[in-house]
Amino acid sequence: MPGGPRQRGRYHHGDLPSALLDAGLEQLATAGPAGFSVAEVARRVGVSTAAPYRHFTDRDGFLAAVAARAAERLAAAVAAAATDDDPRDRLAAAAGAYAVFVAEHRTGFDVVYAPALRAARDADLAAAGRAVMALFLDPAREIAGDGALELTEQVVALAHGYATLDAEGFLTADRVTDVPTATRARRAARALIDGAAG
Amino acid sequence: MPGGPRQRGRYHHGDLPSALLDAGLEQLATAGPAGFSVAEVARRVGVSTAAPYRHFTDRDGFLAAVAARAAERLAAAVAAAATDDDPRDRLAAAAGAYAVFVAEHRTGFDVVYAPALRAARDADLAAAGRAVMALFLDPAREIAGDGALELTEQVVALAHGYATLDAEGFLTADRVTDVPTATRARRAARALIDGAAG
DNA sequence: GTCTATAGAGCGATAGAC
DNA sequence: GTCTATCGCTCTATAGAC
Repeated sequence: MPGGPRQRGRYHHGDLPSALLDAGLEQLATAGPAGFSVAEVARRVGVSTAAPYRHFTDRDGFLAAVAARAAERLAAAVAAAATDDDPRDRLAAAAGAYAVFVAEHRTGFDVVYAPALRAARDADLAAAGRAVMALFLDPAREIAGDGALELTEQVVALAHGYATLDAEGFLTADRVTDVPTATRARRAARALIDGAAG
Repeated sequence: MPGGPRQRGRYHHGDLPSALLDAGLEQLATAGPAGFSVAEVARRVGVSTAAPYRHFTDRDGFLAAVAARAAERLAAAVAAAATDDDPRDRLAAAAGAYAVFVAEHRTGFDVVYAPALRAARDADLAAAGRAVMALFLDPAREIAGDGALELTEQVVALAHGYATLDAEGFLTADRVTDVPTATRARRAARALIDGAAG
């Protein structure tokens, strides 16, 4: 390897789009969607601030592509956790996994369905969004039938609330218990499901 | 009234700090805490971008003062809604009122307890935060006793999730029902409370 | 107490060299 | 396909006139 990588000087890259997406995930996780900066991502990768615009149309197009990748991972994380046979356990586990992933990666339904990103018309993002939604809707249908939409909304809101409050440091600030967020969110979801479905 | 107000030219003001706070509430509601801009608030009021710095130390100090005023109104809104004798109804009503207010004014526990604003050490903000919290904690104690903290966390997370998803347009996007957010959040909270407390 | 003016920074996006 | 360089914009915050 002659010459270290990530140097500030001249060089070019193997697969810049992929490297940009990877760095974009980190940037999204640390700065959130509002603070997401194309220039900062370019800096992380070690290319000029102009380079990303060769591969993505504009900031929102880039952010949509990053969000799509994040949403795919979110779907995978939720699917990996929601494996119980009992639909109530499965739905509750989905909520717990959602809360933790979204707190950590700052990409949930708020980002996936953000109006600004809808304009980007990213097919991957839309597909990933539907995939995540299905992981909540499917067990909700088994539990509540016609009331599945309402139950899904309730459980998603609960999980999203845990995610955002945790990301903001609210839940961990004056913590009394050391029960992890995933468990607390899952328990809360289970209580909600039991209370809603009787 | 000689000479219209809000002109771009020279003039001075009756009570600029109060006018800045009022405009700051609007700015916070529309742009959210991340997009909150001192310059934009000054423009709304019709003064120079330097004027606010005569009355507030810096951006975060100003934002903390605005958030304090918002939090006081949040406490009032929740208190006005949570009047039931039955503590379960009262807690659920608090959740519904919280969801609506926070969706509309973009000031909830995430802003009140934001690390960046803690540095401003605004006593009003801290007091308002405790006042809101008490409105959840008090009925939770009646319902759950030792489990009040856990129940409060669950209900607050649920209400906050409704608020953020509604603010992001997620709940209203492909709405099937026309039941208002306040009612849906309250119902969800009631189900959660019943499920948690048996 | 409010103004004008400005410094200094960051970002989005484009033009043109290589 | 990546670079350098740059424009135009917005923002925070300060200095000094009035």
